[in-house]
Amino acid sequence: MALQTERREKTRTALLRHARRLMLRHGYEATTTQMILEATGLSKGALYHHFAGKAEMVEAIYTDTSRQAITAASRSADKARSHLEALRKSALAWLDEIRQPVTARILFELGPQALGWQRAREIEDENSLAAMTASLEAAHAAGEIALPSALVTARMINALMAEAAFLHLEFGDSTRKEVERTLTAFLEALPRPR
Amino acid sequence: MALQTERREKTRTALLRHARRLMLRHGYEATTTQMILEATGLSKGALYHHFAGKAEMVEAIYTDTSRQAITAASRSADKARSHLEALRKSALAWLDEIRQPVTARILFELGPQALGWQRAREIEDENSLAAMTASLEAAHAAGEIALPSALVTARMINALMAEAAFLHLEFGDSTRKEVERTLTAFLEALPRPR
DNA sequence: AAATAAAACCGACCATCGGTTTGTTTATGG
DNA sequence: CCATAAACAAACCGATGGTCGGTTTTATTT
Repeated sequence: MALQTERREKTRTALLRHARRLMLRHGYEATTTQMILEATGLSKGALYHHFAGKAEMVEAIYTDTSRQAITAASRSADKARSHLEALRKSALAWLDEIRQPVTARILFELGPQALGWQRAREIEDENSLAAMTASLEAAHAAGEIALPSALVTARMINALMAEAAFLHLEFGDSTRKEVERTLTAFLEALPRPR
Repeated sequence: MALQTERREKTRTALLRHARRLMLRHGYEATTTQMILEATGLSKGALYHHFAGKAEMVEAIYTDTSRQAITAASRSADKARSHLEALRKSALAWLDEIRQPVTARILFELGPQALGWQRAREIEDENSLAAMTASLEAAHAAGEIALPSALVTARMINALMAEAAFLHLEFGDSTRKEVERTLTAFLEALPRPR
């Protein structure tokens, strides 16, 4: 079989795994390529053969994490009876995902740090924001909400959830209930069609 | 008179001015201390006499910018007739401030990049978030709103406004109206006392 | 199975950066 | 007017991200 591709895959994921681990422990700048190479037992040549540089590794990690979170979230919206309920459910599920410290730190710390917020946004827009926008538009098409701007609304909801994740990072579960109440209130205050 | 302190002040602000300018143009990492030194005509000794390092310069710039924005905002809340109206007015005024690209990029890009989001938050918490919390608590004391958690509510409002600033950075004025409508709706949906 | 191509990987090397150290000028208080 | 400390200068250092020519491993062709 494809012995080459297997080899390729192996080193690539090894690099990513250890990069992720080390960067979560020490931060982006403080994690040197050398540390990653020592951990994997590979050489600089290998790293720069697979990735254009240190930042590109983060791009892979970031994209992966973003995708995982949104996939897990959209699964829990399956058995909703209205689009609006599906929206609320997937929002809260996504919140649960990004409340996990590892996920939060990759999405809100590592990513913007290494890629700049512009690039990080681009990736997010293609993943979680796209899902959110789709949910909103479905609810709108079904006549459940008015939707002057899907972009603005989706972004605002995402921003609230991101902030919720931050609060969770800083204060733990103590803010949980109030955050979810606020978020739900926001969703229920969405303008109705007329 | 204090000839020494005048001299000190001069070099300090010169360093900060050029650091700010260069970092806004090239980003934090891409701006080297050497570039700043060449621009000011000073030496490394001068820089490290005034600041502990490159990051501490950003801390000064960040704090300054945060203070300026909140000061300008709270001024425009003077002639409000209720605390809730003052809250709304100062929120929109602060939004106007942080919509200015320079301000936005310092607060949301440069700061977190150089200081880490934790430190950036600490500074913000002492400035704009403190003001927001005070406004909320005043409105609460006057019986205009319920306030289960000043922290959560203040953070959520701030998050919405920060996102609004991002939207403005990316899409210009096109999102302005809808953003302000959403923000106002959020403030008006705050729970009432009972 | 030999020969050739192509991909994966190695590791010495380099320019450069942030930061330190040591030395020199300038001002101020006694 | 001198002692002392602040302000600034500049040579220097370790470490870092990235490059590059070469070697080994896998795939393809003859």
